Amino acid sequence: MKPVAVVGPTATGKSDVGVWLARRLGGEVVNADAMQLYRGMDVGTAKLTEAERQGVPHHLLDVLDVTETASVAAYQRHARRTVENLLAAGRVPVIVGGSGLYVSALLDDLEFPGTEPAIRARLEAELADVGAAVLHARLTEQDPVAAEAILPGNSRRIVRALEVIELTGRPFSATMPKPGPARYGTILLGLDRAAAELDERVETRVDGMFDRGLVDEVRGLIPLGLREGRTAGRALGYQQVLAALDGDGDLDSARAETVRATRRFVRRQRSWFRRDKRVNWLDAADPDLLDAVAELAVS
RNA sequence: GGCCAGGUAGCUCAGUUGGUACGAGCGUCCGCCUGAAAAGCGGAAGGUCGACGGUUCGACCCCGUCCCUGGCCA
Repeated sequence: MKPVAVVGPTATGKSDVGVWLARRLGGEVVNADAMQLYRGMDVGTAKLTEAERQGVPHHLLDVLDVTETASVAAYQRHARRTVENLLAAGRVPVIVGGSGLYVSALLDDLEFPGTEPAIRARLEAELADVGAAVLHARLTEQDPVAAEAILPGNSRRIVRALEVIELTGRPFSATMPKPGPARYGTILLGLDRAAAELDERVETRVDGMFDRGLVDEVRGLIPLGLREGRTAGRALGYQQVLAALDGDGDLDSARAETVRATRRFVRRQRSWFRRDKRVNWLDAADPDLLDAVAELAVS
């Protein structure tokens, strides 16, 4: 059978649908969520509990320490290997997650040129020194096409482009590949809800996280290096709680800010997945959702 | 009832010593995204400047009255 991917904005109910599908199809879940990769980040990432997983094996969950930097390229290697192993074992991979680039890395023909910490560090130091405009000007000389595609204020991407050029001696292709058929013949299901309804769900979800101990979770992760990690501490909720603990300690504001940031994130996720014509969109509020899911998943 | 402060974008507030609001942050909408992606970046739409009257060539800015909000005093 073909793998099924359940994608879409956060707080639509992807995880539960994933478990249901896995049970129904004799499959296992492969996480495609950048932050659920982290050990110890449970409440704030809405990670399914052991009980909620209902015995369905979940892969690529809890594989990173908070000090480790998440990486799409590494995710791509592990996720592809996991999916291939499952297929070889006759199990249906059910890919679940809202990290668009991760899903794409797994299912599209993305190739990530290497990275070199020394070069990266040097470019970043330079960035801090001379500013993004200067580096962007250099990029214009070395790779006009990439410079055209990368806005002058986007220092992150400018640095990476220069790194790749220096490392490979070739231009940095800054364009996402035109989406062909998904790898492994994967069927993509997109879950979404009416905007107002989803905004409301986001709010109750964030409230729930704070009520269920997000702040304690953050406190517990600080000694493990949450603050030092490059990516983990930027996660929604964690970022805001850290800032509150470091600053005025106003956790109510942190909660409100987390709601706002999560809504913004939902908008970004929509615009990422919306343009993928392979996605079969479903209304997560539809009472017959699971029937619709089942129908599409076995097609 | 009196005194004071204030009523400018959906919200919080800048601003113009009278010459068509360069407003800002947040929110909203839209878009981009190849080793940090729950990250990073860009664009757009929103204002009869509380109401009415007056002064003036011209008022959001000056004068008067009124309405509303907050505080203080009776």
